[in-house]
Amino acid sequence: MKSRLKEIFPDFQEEGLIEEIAKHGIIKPFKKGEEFLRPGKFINSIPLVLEGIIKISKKDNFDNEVILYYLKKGETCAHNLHCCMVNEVSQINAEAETDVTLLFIPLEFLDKWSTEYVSWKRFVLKTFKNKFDQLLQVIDEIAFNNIDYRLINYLNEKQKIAKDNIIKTTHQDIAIDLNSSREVISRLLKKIEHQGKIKLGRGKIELINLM
DNA sequence: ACATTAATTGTGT
DNA sequence: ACACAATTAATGT
Repeated sequence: MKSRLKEIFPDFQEEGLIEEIAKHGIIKPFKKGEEFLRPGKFINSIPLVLEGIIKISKKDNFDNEVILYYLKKGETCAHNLHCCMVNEVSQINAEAETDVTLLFIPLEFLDKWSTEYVSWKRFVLKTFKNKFDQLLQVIDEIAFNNIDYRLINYLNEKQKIAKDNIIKTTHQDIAIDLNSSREVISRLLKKIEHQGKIKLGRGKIELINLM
């Protein structure tokens, strides 16, 4: 058991930590599709994934499910950790995506280990950081996909200010205003031009049929 | 009118 | 994102 833990969680350094996990952890297998965590349920332990994939999701007020993330071997759930530490009820669903083997750590050990074992504390922080990084990535993607619309809006605003249908500006200046790069703006503008909405010239953009 | 140069825009990787 | 090519406007001779 201990060697298996070391293999799956190479981050755990202290021998004592490994022993405590092996001693107090409760192994539970789940079949594919089983749901083992529901919103509103009190959480008295957190699962370390030994084998398989679990899906963490959140049901919104209507009826659709938003997948937050998947956990694989060697990981644990950031939401779960947080809920345990502040004694709140779960906001999320957890479901076995494949057959899984989980090792449940009773919540009373979390605070204790955090102060006793540096590598456990690092593991917890790393779990939070990973989820945070994922969020940042999503934000980036959303921002990127919105550049089309932001560019159109930008041109409209300029038109209002200019009273004229000819905007005098360079691609570079637009890129700076929209936190983008000049090449991206150039290519987007060209697409819009091909749609007949604008006409491009050096240092100016003539609005034909915007909106 | 022509050449030179700088700024702007286009394109491939 | 970067590097380079191509185009255009501006300026000097």
